[in-house]
Amino acid sequence: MTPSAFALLDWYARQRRVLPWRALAGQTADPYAVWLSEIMLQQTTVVTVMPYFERFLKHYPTIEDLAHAPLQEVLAAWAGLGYYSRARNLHACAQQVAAIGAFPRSVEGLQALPGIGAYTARAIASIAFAVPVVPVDGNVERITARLHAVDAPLPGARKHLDRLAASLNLDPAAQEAPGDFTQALFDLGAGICTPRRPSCLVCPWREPCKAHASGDPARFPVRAPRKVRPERYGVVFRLVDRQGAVWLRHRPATGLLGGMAELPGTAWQDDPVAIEAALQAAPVALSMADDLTWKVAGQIRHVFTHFGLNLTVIAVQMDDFGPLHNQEGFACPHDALGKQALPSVMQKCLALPA
DNA sequence: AACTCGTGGAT
DNA sequence: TATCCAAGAGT
Repeated sequence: MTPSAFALLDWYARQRRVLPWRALAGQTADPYAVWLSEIMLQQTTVVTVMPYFERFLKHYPTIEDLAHAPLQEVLAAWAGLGYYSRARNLHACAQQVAAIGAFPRSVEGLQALPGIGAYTARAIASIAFAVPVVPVDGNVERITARLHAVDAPLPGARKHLDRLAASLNLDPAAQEAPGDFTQALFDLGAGICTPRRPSCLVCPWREPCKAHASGDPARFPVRAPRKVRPERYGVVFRLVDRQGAVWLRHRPATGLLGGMAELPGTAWQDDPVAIEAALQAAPVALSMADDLTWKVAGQIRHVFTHFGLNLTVIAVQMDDFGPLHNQEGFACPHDALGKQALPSVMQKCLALPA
């Protein structure tokens, strides 16, 4: 039995979510809003994205506004959302599109832009330009793996699932409403065909679903076991002057937290750092003997995708930043911290009570 | 193909 | 507390 696009679209017409970037029924979606939301939603939940999306659209009403903004300002607006290459590519993409004059309307044209891969190109093309393609995200992978009870584990089975997902689009009803079909798949995955406890009883695709027939739909998709997450350690210095300004520096433009602001500190290494050794990495002269000028504020733990980070925060109260005149970095007034591109890990360090 | 690249909420 | 995992992309 083959899943009916009509059944899904009929369900969607009644159950569709209202989302800020989504056009109302019968209306055309704004490509800028669709693109912006798709980039933000990469590996990120709807609830998390919502306030960021609203803020961006208010601050950058058009893609030209975004294109003309300084990268640091965009990174600051993105701070806390994670995967900061998305923000860098977002900015670069905005500049390219602004230069061209409009978004390309084809999958190939879209995918040639920075930050837009196979999934996002198809999502934008189908939702904003009614191109009959099926973007394969985690939702569609899960739905497809369940429809066909695919036993092969992800991520190896991805190609196979891609082909199965594309076959969903053979149904003429799907091709007549590409945007609705795509978003119906998202809503089905988010609300019915959920990872842990799918609501098969109210699923429009219950009948053709082999996973449902198996009696244990939550077993799909099968995933390969993930490897252990290593731990890393470091020490950062929270230098504060009498006015409450904080000494910050910028990280390299690419790589982990690329272009973001941070507290100065040691490199992050595989073993815990001895305080005495760490003091050598401070931007100002600190010694174990002279421990009236500094104290250990505490420790923060932060989990990245591929390692856990343990940072010791050393608070240093200074009269002024004079001794830092030839150091890399800059003084940030306390009331300007909110405008800095500070990632969550550094927000934690700053929030630690002295 | 396998890694890198964030974060927070749910379970 | 530990694990999962959310509208993935780039290398």
